[in-house]
Amino acid sequence: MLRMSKMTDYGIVLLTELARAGSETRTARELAAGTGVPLPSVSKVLKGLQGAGLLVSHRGASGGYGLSRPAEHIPLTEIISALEGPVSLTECGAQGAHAPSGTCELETVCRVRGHWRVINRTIQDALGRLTLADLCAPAPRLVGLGVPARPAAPPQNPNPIPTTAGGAHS
Amino acid sequence: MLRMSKMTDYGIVLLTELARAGSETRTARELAAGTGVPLPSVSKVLKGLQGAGLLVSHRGASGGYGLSRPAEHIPLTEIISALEGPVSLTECGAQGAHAPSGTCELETVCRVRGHWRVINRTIQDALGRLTLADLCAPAPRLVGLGVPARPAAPPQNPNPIPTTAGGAHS
DNA sequence: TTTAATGCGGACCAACTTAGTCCTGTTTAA
DNA sequence: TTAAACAGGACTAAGTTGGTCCGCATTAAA
Repeated sequence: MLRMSKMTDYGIVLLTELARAGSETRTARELAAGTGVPLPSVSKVLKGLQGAGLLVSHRGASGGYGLSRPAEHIPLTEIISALEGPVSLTECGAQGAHAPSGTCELETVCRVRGHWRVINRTIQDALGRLTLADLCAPAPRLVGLGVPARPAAPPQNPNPIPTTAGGAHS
Repeated sequence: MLRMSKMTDYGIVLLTELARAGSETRTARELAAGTGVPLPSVSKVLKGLQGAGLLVSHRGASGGYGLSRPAEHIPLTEIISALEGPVSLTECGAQGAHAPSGTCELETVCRVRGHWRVINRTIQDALGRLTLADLCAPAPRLVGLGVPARPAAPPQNPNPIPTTAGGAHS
């Protein structure tokens, strides 16, 4: 199924929630209440995103988390790789700490490897083309993704209330 | 990391091995010996591929497995989805038995869902453009994947011996 | 007709990963 | 000084995965 982990899913929900807050910060508690994600998990995910440089945190009383940059400048690839390592279907194609070269006893023989590089690259491109801002906008109609087009007229959901993203979208 | 399971990895190795056998059949035992994948796992994977219609099996003495169609007509998506369900980063976008509609408590509210559909579709397109035959060919240089181009002159590996793909390409 | 090779369909188990919880710091505004 | 908030762990339970094993059904060949 190639699925993302639940934590990544949470991360995206939390980030869209934060993006809607604009430049304000939100506490982990607020985000948990707003999204339905259990607080300890919120905390864990936010820590991860902060470590990856996607969020800035302010400690102490009246602290909280905020986006480190405008949502338009946060590509989806960066979110995913922040929470579950480099985007790659196979380990041998993942440039990063996860797959130290030499792990695969096949490396010298494997004829498939070059292909994986291409495939991984393609997927990265597709994901990198979307930003957090796009995810906050109303869902596009099914287009090629070449341009993450917003529909000219918003779809039937007429109330973009910035509350309660609630829970993982299974 | 979005990684595929090891079984899928095995499946691809085994299929390329089988593709090299042309129209002949191979026994699970032969494939295990040829690839280094443990026999019981080979058996399990081949069973899955057979169930998905990618392989035909012949039982009894001198039985074995063979491709159900020419390798050119087996897209990568079909291989992957045969072994780990529909290709989809999120369950809510997966059309298939895995995600019965209603699993996600958010379905009516989730603003991200439409985007996932686009993303999943893009990945499916990318994977569907490659076939098993392409994976058997020498690895392409890094191109757009628009055309799964075979290099004009084969790279330095001059011996396309159809033996020993050996083990998972980690 | 018998035999042995082969796939078929399970059950089963150990190891690993994941999601979630909890606790003890440290920082900082009020 | 206090309390609210993040930081950074350790820890646990549950689920998944990879791997093993077994008995059965099928079939070509002896």
